[in-house]
Amino acid sequence: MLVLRELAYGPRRFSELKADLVGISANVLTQRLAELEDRGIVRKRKLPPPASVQVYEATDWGLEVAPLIAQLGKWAARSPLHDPTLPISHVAIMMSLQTMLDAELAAGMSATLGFRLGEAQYVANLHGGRLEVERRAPEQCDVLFMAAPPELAAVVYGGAPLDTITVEGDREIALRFVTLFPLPPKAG
Amino acid sequence: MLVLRELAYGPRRFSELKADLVGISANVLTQRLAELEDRGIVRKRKLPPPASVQVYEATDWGLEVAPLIAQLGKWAARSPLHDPTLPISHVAIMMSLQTMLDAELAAGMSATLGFRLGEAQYVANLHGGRLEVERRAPEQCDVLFMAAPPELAAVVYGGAPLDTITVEGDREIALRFVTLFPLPPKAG
DNA sequence: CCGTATCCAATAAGATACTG
DNA sequence: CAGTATCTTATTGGATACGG
Repeated sequence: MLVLRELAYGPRRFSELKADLVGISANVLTQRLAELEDRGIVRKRKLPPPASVQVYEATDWGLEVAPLIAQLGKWAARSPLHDPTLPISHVAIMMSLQTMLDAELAAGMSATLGFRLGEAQYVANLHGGRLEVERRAPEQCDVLFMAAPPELAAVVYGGAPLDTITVEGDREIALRFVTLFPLPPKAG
Repeated sequence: MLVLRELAYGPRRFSELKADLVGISANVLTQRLAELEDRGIVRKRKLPPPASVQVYEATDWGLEVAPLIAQLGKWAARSPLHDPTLPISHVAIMMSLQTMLDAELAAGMSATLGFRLGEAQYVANLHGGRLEVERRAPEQCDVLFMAAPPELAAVVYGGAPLDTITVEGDREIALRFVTLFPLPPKAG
């Protein structure tokens, strides 16, 4: 599930997956990818020249389970044992923004948000109470957030001040955006 | 997840869980239940006298993940490697009926269906394109299905003739009911 | 019936070194 | 970079016997 989650927003290289899945060893990642490929969930693909690098991507069917994985994450985050300070990948934080967004609070708001999370870059489009996410370089965004994934999580979910991360663009929109993700009540 | 699924329609005894989770040994089941209890997903409860037996039940929070487990099952059933002849528990088949029901086909139909699947008994209420399921003795049902879970699966999903299982009550309704679960396209 | 305790075999996984 | 190969340890889980 974790490997597949990392592929939710598009193809990744072996080394990226290994880096983002903290603690996984090369042989285990190889085995996981082979399993997923055998089962038709993941596909190996060679990017066209001049890139010509090998990447792994989710198949159409594999991609269909991504929203369920995201919802499982939302459910699990309410565990009394959940530790929000643990490392989180950039895919995981972007996915969490999609599931944790409060549609009511966001209903009236439209904006385009850019994210630079280490090497990874994302653009999120907020519209009609929903958040669409793509992995691509931020262009013409209202706001650009720059942070490590755990720092962004601290701001959005932990109530840390916006100034703990780097924000460019419309500060009003940024300030409002980070209030759209109320913590659901803890279970127990 | 499998233990939790077995608790989706209400509390179960240790021996029932052990019997329904084919192949699980007592020590592993004990460990799983302890884990789930530690995490606040499952609760141990003593039924009031005169029953006075110990049962395990999902907590409110634990129960919230059941629909996701059901959806994961629906997704996984489209695997090219999926073998529908494998053993299936009565909880699993009832859950699958809820997720696999085609809302369009069922839109105009209302009925109350009873199920005797070995020792287990369920009542399903079909209304407005949805299926509500309760674990209780069938009373005043339009139809009563009696079969082992895999046989019922063969009829509903495998196109096996209705006569391969025992059916009491309104045959018209029974015949129509079993057509409401079209197989989704296989992936790959 | 509801587990616990013990033992053992199989598997999974981290570390490391190495290859095209 | 993208893996494979090998080795070693840790964990898992089945089987079985036993206790409240």
